Amino acid sequence: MTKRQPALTPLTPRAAEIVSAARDLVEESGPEALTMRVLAERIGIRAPSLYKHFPDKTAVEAALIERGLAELGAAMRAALAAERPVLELLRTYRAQALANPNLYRLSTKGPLPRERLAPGLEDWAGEPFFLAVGEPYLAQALFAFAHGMVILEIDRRFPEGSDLDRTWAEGARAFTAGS
Amino acid sequence: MTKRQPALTPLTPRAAEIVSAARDLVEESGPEALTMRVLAERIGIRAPSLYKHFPDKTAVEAALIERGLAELGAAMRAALAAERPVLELLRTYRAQALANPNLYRLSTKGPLPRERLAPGLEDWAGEPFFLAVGEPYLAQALFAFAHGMVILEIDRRFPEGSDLDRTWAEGARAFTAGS
DNA sequence: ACCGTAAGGCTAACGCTGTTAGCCAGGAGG
DNA sequence: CCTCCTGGCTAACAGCGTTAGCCTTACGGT
Repeated sequence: MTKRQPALTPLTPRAAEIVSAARDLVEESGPEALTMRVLAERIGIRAPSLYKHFPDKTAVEAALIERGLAELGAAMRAALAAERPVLELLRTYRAQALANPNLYRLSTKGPLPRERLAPGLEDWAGEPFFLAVGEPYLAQALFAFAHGMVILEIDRRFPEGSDLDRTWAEGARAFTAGS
Repeated sequence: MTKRQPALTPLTPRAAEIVSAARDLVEESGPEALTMRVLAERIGIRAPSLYKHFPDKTAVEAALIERGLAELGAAMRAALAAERPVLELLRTYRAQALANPNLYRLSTKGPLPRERLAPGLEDWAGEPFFLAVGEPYLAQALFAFAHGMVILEIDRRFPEGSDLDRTWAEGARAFTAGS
């Protein structure tokens, strides 16, 4: 039925260690705190040595994004089994993003580095929206709503004290009313 | 009825000149191309001299964001007069953002620098969503949808060749169906 | 047992960034 | 005329991503 998760681009053990440290760093202090020097220091080496494992900084970021996409995709797929899939999909999307807000920020702060991502991963991660609503246009609209809500919530762009649970509910209602 | 547009934070003539050059620069080459040295060169001075007019770079960015917010708010207000306000509001939001995509990017690449913005401007710019749907929660959801669509479209995050007109239409339908 | 090579560290350095300190010319006001 | 403010300047600093080039270690082949 639902396709298997595409394999992430493989990493040597040391590279995986670096990615793991990078993730901690990003999650603790935000995407802009991810610098090659600080990252290197975390694993006890100097910045130029990182280039023995990754061609450049964006490659490290791409590895992080891959993992974020894979986790989000997996979580959303699990949500599809629920009795009200759209509702549960949104709940999951929000929970997953807010659990790792800075990774979500990093992943969405510009165009996707598609050429660095495991082939098929992007589609695989986006597919649950289609599986939930059964139609590509509404699926993209639902995705846009979910992303808009999450990024605005993470960036505190809604007026202070907004009841976002209710806003999410209202959006979910709008997207499920017609089906 | 609808409130008057709040006054933008005042600028000396020279500061206005700088902001104008900054806007050109951002719109031509993206937010990351806005550097103090390049900006200074545009108006024929050296980077440190900019600090005679603005305390730091974020103040220049805030001035740009103010203008973007004001223009977007004004355009959306005009859209409310249409026969189908929600539809026209979304059309206007999209058109305005895509007309200045890099300014939109700059304005939404993180938390709003609220302390640098003219008081009331943010609320004023967001109010049309409320005026269009007559209810705050749905208004915020609609805003999230619009922002999600625009930023994903600008960042080319939708699959290549997506028929976004139709996605917008589908979203608009979802948000107008219940009213 | 030796030799060659690759892996993975290192230092030094380059050009870029935002920003500060301190200096100096020009004009306005008392 | 003297003073002070405005708005320019140069020099410099720390931090950024990144490159060049060196060196040590370990391993595989003859």
